[in-house]
Amino acid sequence: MREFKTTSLADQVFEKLENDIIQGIYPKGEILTELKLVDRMGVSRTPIREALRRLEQERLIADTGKGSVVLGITEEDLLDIMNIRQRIEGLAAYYATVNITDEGRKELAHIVDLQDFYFSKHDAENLRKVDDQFHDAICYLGKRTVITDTLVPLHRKTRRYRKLSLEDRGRTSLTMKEHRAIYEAIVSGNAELAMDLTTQHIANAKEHMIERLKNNG
Amino acid sequence: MREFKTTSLADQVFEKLENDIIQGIYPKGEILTELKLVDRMGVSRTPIREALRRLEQERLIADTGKGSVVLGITEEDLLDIMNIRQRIEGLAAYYATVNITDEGRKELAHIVDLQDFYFSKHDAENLRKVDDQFHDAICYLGKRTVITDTLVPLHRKTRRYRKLSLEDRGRTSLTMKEHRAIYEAIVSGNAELAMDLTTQHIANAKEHMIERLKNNG
DNA sequence: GGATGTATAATTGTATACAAGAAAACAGGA
DNA sequence: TCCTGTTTTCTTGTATACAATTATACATCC
Repeated sequence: MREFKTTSLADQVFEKLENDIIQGIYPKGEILTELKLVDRMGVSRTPIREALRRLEQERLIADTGKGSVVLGITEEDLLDIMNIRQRIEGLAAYYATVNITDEGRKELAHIVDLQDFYFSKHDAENLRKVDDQFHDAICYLGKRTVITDTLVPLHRKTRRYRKLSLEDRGRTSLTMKEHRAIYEAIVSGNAELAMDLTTQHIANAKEHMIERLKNNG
Repeated sequence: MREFKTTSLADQVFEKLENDIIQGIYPKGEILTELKLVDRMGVSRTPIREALRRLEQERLIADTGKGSVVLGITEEDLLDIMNIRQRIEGLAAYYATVNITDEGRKELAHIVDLQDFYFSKHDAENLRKVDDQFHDAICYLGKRTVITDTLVPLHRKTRRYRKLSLEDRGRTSLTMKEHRAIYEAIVSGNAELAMDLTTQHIANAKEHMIERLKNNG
């Protein structure tokens, strides 16, 4: 979406494995060996190794010396992620407001419009993707790499949960109102408001998540 | 310090390059090619590549397609790092207090004692290392991997700045008082206090940093 | 002298070969 | 049957080989 270099095999393997682990396709505790993945993916060990090392750095897997064990995302992780986002993402929105360009304003406008569109279509999968784009865009538009690098991986890790959440129409309709309010604050240049609305939005999402996990546990 | 597996060549190359970049030995903008590093480090391309990929993920270098350009740490990065730490590190201290074990209490006690020792020796380099250990220990003792994984890389990135800061006796003596107060709160089980003291400690460090950068700029 | 096309260098991405260490399988003896 | 020592297999870490791409240098033509 943002990069135009042709993706290498290592990138492709990484993205596939990352998504499969986050989605729970590889259950926690499963052992992945390089050779098994070579067979399954049809590429050599070199790109497999590179992908595994990146997954390790994101702590989605851990090296055991004899294969990599899948760690996945725990409920504790989800809670910590939301606590961190609640404290940082407002900062991202602040910088997004300060540093946004006309092009960025258009991009963000497009994203919130797409959200309405997919909501009307009851398309939870695409809603999740656009939700990703919205929160990631706020990071990128702020142009502060440390903040972006902190938040974007956390967004990816909540992918599975958010997909579930966006199947709840009542909650989603609220989410979208909040997103639009944040969007308005950003494009109108009210950085403090954008920051506060974003913090509140994440706090709400966190509360909703806690409720949900409690009922399912 | 925490892991006991024999470090691979890739680990060694990574640690050396990471430190050299953070310390500014490789200036921003310098182009590192795999072959040059093979010559300089005396190992093959495989571990070099692995190290470069990790540095890329930490955004200390960026791939240009024809060598990797050194990015390093900007003053903007430093400010963002302190803003993030100010918002998160209290959380780490909270969990450290809640989850600490007797062994952890001993470890932390040892660290604060070492601090006094190196302070009395005017040993800024070791003071910096122990400062690292103190803040990293609070993360590890909390046993919340997402929080740890968020903060520890940020500690590493401020290594160079903190070394400078710890050469300032007045500031360092304050730092050490604050550390000891945090330590007391943690071992006495007062999680809320540990959290507040930590947040305040980072806020103070941030203010001190801003002052310092202003005077040098 | 300048532009252009070609050959050459440099650089990375990927695949594979080799070695070392650890675990598992297995054979033999009590 | 159970223990023990040995062999085999599995898995990784590292080095190297090969291919493709891109930049550079160079020669040739005008």
